[in-house]
Amino acid sequence: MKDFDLILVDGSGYLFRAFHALPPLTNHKGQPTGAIYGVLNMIRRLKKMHEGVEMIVFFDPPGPTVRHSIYAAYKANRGKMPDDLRVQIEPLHQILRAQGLPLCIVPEQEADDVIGTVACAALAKGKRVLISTQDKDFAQLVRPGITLIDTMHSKQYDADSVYDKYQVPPERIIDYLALIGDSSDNIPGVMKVGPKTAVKWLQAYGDLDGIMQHADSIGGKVGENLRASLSDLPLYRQLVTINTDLELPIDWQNLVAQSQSLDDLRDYYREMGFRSWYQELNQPDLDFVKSKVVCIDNVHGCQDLLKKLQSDDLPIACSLFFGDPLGRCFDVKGMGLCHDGVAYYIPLVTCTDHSQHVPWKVVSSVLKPLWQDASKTWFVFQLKHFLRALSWDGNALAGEVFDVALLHYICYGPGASDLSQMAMKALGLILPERGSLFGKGAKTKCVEAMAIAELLAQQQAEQGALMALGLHYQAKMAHDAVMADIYAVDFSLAQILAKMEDTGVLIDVGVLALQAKDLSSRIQELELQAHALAGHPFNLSSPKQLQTILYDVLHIPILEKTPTGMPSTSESTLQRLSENHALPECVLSYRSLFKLQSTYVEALPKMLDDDSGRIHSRFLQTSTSTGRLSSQNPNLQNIPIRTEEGRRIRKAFIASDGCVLVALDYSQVELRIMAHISEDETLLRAFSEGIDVHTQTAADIFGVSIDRVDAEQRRYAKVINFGLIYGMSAFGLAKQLQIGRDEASRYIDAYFARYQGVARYMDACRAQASQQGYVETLLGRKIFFPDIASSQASLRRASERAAINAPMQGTAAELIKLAMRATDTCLQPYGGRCRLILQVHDELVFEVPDDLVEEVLPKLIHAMEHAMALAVPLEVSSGVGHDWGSIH
DNA sequence: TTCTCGCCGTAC
DNA sequence: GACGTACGGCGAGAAT
Repeated sequence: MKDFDLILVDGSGYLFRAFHALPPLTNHKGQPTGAIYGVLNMIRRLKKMHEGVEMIVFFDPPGPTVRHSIYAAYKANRGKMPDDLRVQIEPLHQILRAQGLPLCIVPEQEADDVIGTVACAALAKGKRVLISTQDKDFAQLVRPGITLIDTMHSKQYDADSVYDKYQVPPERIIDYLALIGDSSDNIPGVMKVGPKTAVKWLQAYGDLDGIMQHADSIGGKVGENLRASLSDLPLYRQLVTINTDLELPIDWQNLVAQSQSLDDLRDYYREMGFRSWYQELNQPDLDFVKSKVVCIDNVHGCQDLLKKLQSDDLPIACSLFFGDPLGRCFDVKGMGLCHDGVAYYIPLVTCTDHSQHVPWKVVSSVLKPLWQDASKTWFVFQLKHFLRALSWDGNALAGEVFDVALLHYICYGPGASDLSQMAMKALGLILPERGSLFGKGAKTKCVEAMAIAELLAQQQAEQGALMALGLHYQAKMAHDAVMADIYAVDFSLAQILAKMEDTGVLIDVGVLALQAKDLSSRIQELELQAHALAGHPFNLSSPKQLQTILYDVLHIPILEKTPTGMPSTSESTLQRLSENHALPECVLSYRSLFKLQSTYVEALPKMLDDDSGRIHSRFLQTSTSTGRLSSQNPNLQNIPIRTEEGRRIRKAFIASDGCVLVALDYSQVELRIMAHISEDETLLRAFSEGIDVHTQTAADIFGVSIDRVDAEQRRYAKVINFGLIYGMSAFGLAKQLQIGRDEASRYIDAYFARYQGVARYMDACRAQASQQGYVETLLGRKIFFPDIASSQASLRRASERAAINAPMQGTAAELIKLAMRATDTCLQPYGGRCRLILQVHDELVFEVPDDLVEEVLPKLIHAMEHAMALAVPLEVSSGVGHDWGSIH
């Protein structure tokens, strides 16, 4: 039988006391965590002591309360809350919420009064209430059915123990406190009256009213003090009285425990560095793997495995291990599987010192019936890599495939790079660290032998985790139609990307070699010139050295600083400085050429695949927060185009013999999406009627008719349109356009006055992000903003800007993914003769045989323009050329 | 010697 | 502090 029906926790009170009483604790980032730990620990003990009893945790609201308006000096002596305490409040709230505990924070009301009100209301409903607090004021609430507990000291108070402690009964505590005052609340009480005198008077005269009536008969200095306080005592009494009859905006009976959010709790505990609690969170067993891992090192073993895997329709977890993850060709080093409670590992060519091994080609051909079996369910990790390895022998997966990496990305965004991190995040599984014995110095023979054992142990865990994650996501997706839709897009994209990466893009190294020569001589000239201007040689590629010369030696005024407070030498800064001195302009020229030389002209040939003369970049599908792709080794999504010299590099991207490159790109795709999402009438109309959107904006901002907009006005409008997509402020606009902030403000105001739908949309984004922590794209992909509620304003603002941009950027990413799918379908009939070779966010580049261009181009345009149905038309512009540079 | 971080610059 | 999303090269200083 429980002793209580409801526990009310004075969260704010404990937070303050924990902060001052406990040693300051910090996490790995140096953020203070001690008070959070103290309060959580206390609540934990309380929960344990009274298992199964409903609990509500109360906190003071931010800002002043009604008590401050009654008595201006209330708590005035407390001063500003220390930063180290303030920053612990929000995380504490979040953790308590994640624990499923109901929080109660009432605007403008002290937690004390809310607790008093709820306690009495609950008592009236026949509940036995326990108030957990360290504040002696609460003694006034004690009565049959209301008990206090000081959890820090494990002391419980009923009416008798209150009397024992204070020598007054609970119902006289208010009078007692009014007399002695409360220094922590800045209530003075009667001067020179402490507990002893107060008790004596209360015993003599009954209560405060009695004492006040007999004030004249009390002699001495204290008597005088009492008479001096007579007019204030009613106020003191009011202040020390805990209200029990507030009109609460919420029904306390609705404040009941929710289920814990394990995902969030894990994150919080890890973030805070509460290790033991972290580990205590559920540790599901890896009982997907019951026996020791089976190592298969010959063809017979593979054939047996095939039979086993074919014998039922249980799902199969399967992952491949690659040697050089950055290499051009696929070097499969091992294959792990998990099926029916058994994990397998197949070491492949050059894996370890294993004397026997099976070549990947053999494994993949033995298992071919499995790849082709449409009834199989696969759990894989990084489908795109898997498919590329299979496609070596023309294989593909026919069954239903769940890519755990893609699914994790859809649920949690980027961030996790390996299976271990995903298992941790989604399931709370802690996998053994990968290959700790493969570390540098440890290369003795003994270790080599152990390495295999360790590898197998690793496989046991990894394959089990892959199976566990696969089952987890399979179940999750079955109940989540939005997730299934998004996965369908990303899944088909993986196959398209696998093909695209395999295809690669042909490079004319001669073009680059010629440019390299040109550039190096010009770079050398500029270097000499810069040294002369500076007075001595220095490294032009070192911002630090340049900084010294500009600001310390030449004493050019510092206009801008980097985020770390150092004087900036960025392009925009140097441009402004070029009026003061000739050196900045020289450096700018050097930088632009050196950038081209080092990042592109010299780097691209290094990435060539010797066999094909083509570059096979990686297009990463799970690396961006918004759902865009990214490109690596090399990055083909930032090949220069804006300057003449830069465009020369694009000329090195060529079509193979008998083919041309066909580039198609969406015009103003993000603005169109903004029009669609925001439903802004002006924007919708401009796009629907085919009006140039920047001209339209210029007309609206400058208040002229469309045919009177001049080039400069249109340029301004263009900057504003782009800036808006990124959440730019008046400050940023002013900087960008080199105009005054007032002028920039006027433009922005004029814009929002005309485009009210856009204004509403942006407010909605901010609100959604801060309320639920994420925003959504058109298909429903969630994009999270962990810093949206940060106590640091700069982080919060940055998150707000990102939240404005994310739906547009993310929806644009979905559009082009759908377009890739649509164009892939429409190219199917040509049997691989027309190939997608690049995606650059709003542009697709295909390699098409000369004789097919005329036929295929309109189909591609149509596929792209109808990839997604929006409230505005999509417009695709296209170009054809022998090389990428001569298309645009 | 290698690794990490800050700065800078390219793209959309 | 002030414009979103990426990747990569270089220098400088720390870790090894």
